[in-house]
Amino acid sequence: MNATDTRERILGRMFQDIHKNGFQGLRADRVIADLGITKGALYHYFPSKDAIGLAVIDELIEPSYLRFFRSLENANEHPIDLLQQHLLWLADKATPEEIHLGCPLNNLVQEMSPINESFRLRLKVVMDGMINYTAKALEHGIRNGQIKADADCAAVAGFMVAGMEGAYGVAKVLKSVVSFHRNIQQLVNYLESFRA
Amino acid sequence: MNATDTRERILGRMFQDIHKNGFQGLRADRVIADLGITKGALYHYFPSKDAIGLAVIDELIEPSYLRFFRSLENANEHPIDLLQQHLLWLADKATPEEIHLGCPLNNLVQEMSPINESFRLRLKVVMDGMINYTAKALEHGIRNGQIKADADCAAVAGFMVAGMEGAYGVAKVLKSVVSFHRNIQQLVNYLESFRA
DNA sequence: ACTTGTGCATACCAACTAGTATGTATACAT
DNA sequence: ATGTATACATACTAGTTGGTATGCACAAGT
Repeated sequence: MNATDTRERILGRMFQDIHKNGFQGLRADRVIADLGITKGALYHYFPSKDAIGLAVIDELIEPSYLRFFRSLENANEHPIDLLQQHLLWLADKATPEEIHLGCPLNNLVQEMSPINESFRLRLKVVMDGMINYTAKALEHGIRNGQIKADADCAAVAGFMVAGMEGAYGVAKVLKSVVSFHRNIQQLVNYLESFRA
Repeated sequence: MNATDTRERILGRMFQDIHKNGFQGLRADRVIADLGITKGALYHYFPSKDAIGLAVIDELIEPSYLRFFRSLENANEHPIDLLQQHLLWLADKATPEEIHLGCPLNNLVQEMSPINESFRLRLKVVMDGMINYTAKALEHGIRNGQIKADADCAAVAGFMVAGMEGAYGVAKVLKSVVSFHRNIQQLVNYLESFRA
C-alpha cells in the first residue's frame, strides 16, 4: 500500500465525516473503523485531531474553493459572465444530499471560528481569497469598461460571497434545492445590475 | 429560590454556552459549575441534553427572532421601510463580540440540521417564519401600490433572510463588524430596488 | 548481512461526559 | 400533625474519546 495513498484516504474520509458531523462531532474511531485501519496508521500521519482538521482545510477545502477565484486573474472574459457562470454551475451541480450537508467551508466557519483561532485564520484565508480575487476581477472590469465605473467592487464581492454562504445555509435547514436555486438566481440578478 | 427563576437561569447560560461552543460543544458540567448549582437541579428541569437544546430554540431563539417578523402583519408602514429599519437596527446594535460569536440561529442551523432532525424541524419553523412573514408583508405592499407589482415576493423574502445569515457568517470568520455593516447595506440597497 | 527508517497493528489508559440513584430539606395541602 | 410533591445536593457509573506505548513486518540504504 502506497503511503501517500493511505494519508489521502484518511483525509478524504475525515473530510466526509466533518462535512456531516462537524469537527467537534468528528469521531476518529468511527472513521478508522470505516476505513479498516487502526489508530497506529492514523497517528502515524497526524499528530492530533486538530491537525486532521487543519489538514482538511489546507489540503482539500482551500484548493477546491479557490481554484475558480484564482482563475479570474488570468481570464479575459467579462468578469460578471464568469461569476454568474460559476454561481449557476454551483446551483446546477448541487444535489439534495449536498444541500442537506451544507457548504463545508461555511459549516466549519460557523462551528470553529469562535473556539479555535488556528481554524479561524485558515478559514479566513479562504474567505478572503474568494472575496479579494472577485473584487480584483471587478476592478479590472471597470478599467475595461465592462462594469459600471461607480461600482463598489469590494462591497459587491463581499456581498456575493455572503449571499452564496447564506443561500447554502438557508437551503440546508429547509432541505430545499429550490430555495438554493432561487437565491443563487437572485445573486445572478444582483450581479447583472453592475454591468456597464 | 423561585423555581421558574432557576429554570430560566439554566436556560440562559446554556444558550450562552451553545452560542459560543455549539450544541455538541456544550458541556453541561461547565455550565452548572458556572451557575453554582448541581446535576440534581439540571436534571430536575431537563430530562436530557437534547431537551436543553430544543428548549433553548423554542423558548429563547424562536421568540426573539420572530417577534419583529410577526409584527409585520399588523403594521401600517411601508414594508420596505420596516425591513430596512430592522436590518439597520441589527447592524447598529451588533458588537464585535456578537459578530465573532455569530448568529445563534445560523450557528445551530449549520451544526445541527444534518445530524438531528428534531433540531432541524424546529429551526426550520423559525426560518420559515422569517421568510413567510416577510413575503406576506411584501405581497401586502404590492396590493397597496407600495411595491413593484412584478416583484417575486417569496424570492425577495428568501434572499433577504439568506443575505442576513450570509452577512453574519462572513463577518464571523473575518471578525469584522465593517464587513457586516457593508453587507447589510447591500441588502438595504437590494430591497430599495423593489420600491414602487 | 545488517542497520535504520517507514508504515502500520495491538493493547491500553486517563480524562471526560451524559446520565442515574439516592437522600433530604422545605413548602404545601389535608 | 402528617403525608406528599417540589427543588434541589451528593455520589456514582458506564460508556466514550483522544491519545500513547510498544511491537513488528518490510523496504531501503550501506
